[in-house]
Amino acid sequence: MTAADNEKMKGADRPAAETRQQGQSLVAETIGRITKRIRDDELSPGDKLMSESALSKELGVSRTVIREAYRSLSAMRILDLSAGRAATVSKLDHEAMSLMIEHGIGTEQISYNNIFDVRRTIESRTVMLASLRRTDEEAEAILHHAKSMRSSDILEIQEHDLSFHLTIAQASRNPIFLMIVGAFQGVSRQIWATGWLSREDPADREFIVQTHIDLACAIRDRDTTEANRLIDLHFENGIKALMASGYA
Amino acid sequence: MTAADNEKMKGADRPAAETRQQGQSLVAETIGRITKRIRDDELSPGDKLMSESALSKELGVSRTVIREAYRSLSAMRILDLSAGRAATVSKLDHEAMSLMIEHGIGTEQISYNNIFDVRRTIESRTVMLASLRRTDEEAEAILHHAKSMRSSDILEIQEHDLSFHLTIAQASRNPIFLMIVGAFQGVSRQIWATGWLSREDPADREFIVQTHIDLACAIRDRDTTEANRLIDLHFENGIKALMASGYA
DNA sequence: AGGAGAATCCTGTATGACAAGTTGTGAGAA
DNA sequence: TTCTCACAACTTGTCATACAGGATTCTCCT
Repeated sequence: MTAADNEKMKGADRPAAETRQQGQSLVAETIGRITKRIRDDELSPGDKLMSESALSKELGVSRTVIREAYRSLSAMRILDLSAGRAATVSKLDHEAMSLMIEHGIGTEQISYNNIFDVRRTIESRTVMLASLRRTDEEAEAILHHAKSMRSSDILEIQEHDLSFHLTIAQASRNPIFLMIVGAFQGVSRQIWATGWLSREDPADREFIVQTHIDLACAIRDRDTTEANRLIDLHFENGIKALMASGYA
Repeated sequence: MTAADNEKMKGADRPAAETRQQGQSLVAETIGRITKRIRDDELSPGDKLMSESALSKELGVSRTVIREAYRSLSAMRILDLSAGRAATVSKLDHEAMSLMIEHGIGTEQISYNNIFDVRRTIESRTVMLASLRRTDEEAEAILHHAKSMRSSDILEIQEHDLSFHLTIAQASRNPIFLMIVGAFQGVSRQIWATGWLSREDPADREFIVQTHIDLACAIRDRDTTEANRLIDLHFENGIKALMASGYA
């Protein structure tokens, strides 16, 4: 028994009872120990962790285990890894959640409708908060993205649309909203064009762009009521497009 | 150069250009290939993947790389790993997001206030959806959890409170809401008692429990208006407790 | 036919090795 | 003295190999 042998030989160096739960693998246990250490040492984003070999000696496990633990934490964007450099504590980021959502879509556990509903719920709140908390720079950026949607390049329209919503989420000053809205961007990119092209009438498209611009102005003017009205309008319109394009 | 050597020797077996991006590590590339395969093969939760050695041969990388890729996907709860058995596609689950949120709290990138606001925003929607979509079993379970909060055991009250909200999220029939609400449970557990104990007057506590029961009944009776009113009441009350206990 | 046990496959962990990237140092140049 | 650059030391990325123990399958005996 490898595990038992190890326990016997290095028991003293390895206070397993601290975090270990029955049936957990060494890697799972090690992940717990590392995150506990990050909390206990009050590390902040950018702070360095021990090298793999040092930690491996200290915890009394092989470098393999440390590596897999580090990799796991890196997958969840809790650590940043890069060749030759020490692992660092990571800034909050939506990449991991993006992958989870995309997996949910790919395996049909999540529908586009689900995402649309979450976006609507959350963005109703972010526009309100953004109206109250936005900086001048953010207000300007939001308006810029809205105006830039008057373009002939579909891809450019799309990216400004996405950035528009993301910047609003950022202006809400709540990193969780930002993370969630960001997590949906990848999936949105996959269907955005379909939605846009389903609006065949140029007037419809113009209406959408104008709604974005008006919303940007409402946020700039700190008019929460108007901002709320407009975001509802925007998503009401979005529902139609979603149905027209067959995703709902 | 290991990578180049490899490219030269096994180039034919390894269509790297397909998913590889400049500067990406082999593991990152492999993760992309695996998720792509899950999508392309339209695998569903529970379906098995190739063994590590088989995949390692097929992709022309070492088992180490495959293992680290599998581990990463397992950390994001995209795969399930367990000793001796093949990796399987995982059901959507909130564990990974839980860890991310806890990390955010631990590194002070997220505040309890942030979580409270997200919960309030989302649960305003879930109670509405739950009123419309709940099954009879769910309505019963929600009411049961609410009633069980009339207990003298604090831990029991807490767990029923958490389950109450989680079951409502489940009844909303939107797995993303369920995931987000679930992700907050771990953090909530860390501060729940403080909030409860800040309500010193027994009448305050009774009020909370009664609100939960009334809400459960509103959901059971499909009374969306009343459900909305009550969840707002609940979170209004929660704000006070959050401030009283010094978390806000 | 059915069940116990063996053979086999697979994962979990350890070890050692080396390439490639990063960082710090110190010698030499300006 | 200070700046620069090359080199040394360290760190991560990947590979190969080994083996213990869990899971599954197959076989053989009853």
